[in-house]
Amino acid sequence: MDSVYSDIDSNSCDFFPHTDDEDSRGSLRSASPASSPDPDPEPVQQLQKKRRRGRGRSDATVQVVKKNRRVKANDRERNRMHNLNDALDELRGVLPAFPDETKLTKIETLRFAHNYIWALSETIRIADLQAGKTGDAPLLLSSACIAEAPSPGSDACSWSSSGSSSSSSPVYSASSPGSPGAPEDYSYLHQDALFGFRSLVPGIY
DNA sequence: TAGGCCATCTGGTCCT
DNA sequence: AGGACCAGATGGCCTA
Repeated sequence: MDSVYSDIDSNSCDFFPHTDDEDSRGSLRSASPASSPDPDPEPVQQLQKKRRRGRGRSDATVQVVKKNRRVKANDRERNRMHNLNDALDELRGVLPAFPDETKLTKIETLRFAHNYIWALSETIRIADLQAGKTGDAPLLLSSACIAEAPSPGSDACSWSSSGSSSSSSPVYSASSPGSPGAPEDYSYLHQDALFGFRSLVPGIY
């Protein structure tokens, strides 16, 4: 029952010095439009005392049910966000690391991953183009590059700037796996993703 | 101290 | 009905 709140406390979120959820919401979000307009929230115990002599299913009972539902929903939401963060951490682990080991923020991770995928796609595309000219079979090589995408520190598939420099135009819709909101804003970032991680961060926004 | 990032709560909406 | 998803609000922490 109190595990949720103890969890909250352990996460340094001192939301609830007391446990009534409507009450806490009111105290926390006095200016929030989402907060109920209830002028003087009462502790649940007082409500229960006051309304216990009513009919079988009192308002207090309804409130307790609501509260339990809210607590469960909060718990699910917390777990959901934790899962999301775990996935984000996995994504960080796959992406090449920055030399200074600064942890990418969420938005940086997503944008860098986007650029990284784009860069890999460009690498494959260019390699395939060159293979078409020379008759080599670099398609296998490029596939291997994808399979062993450069982990932090490994340059099993180091991309050279010479090849990728020819892809100055952001062939976005063609090579981008996703559909970016504003492709024109990203065109130069792809260059950064190819040529320098460090320069990516200032330009990431 | 302001601004950025983050975790959490919350109510609404959609889906099963 | 209950769960998942989403966006807004809020407060804490950290850094320039």
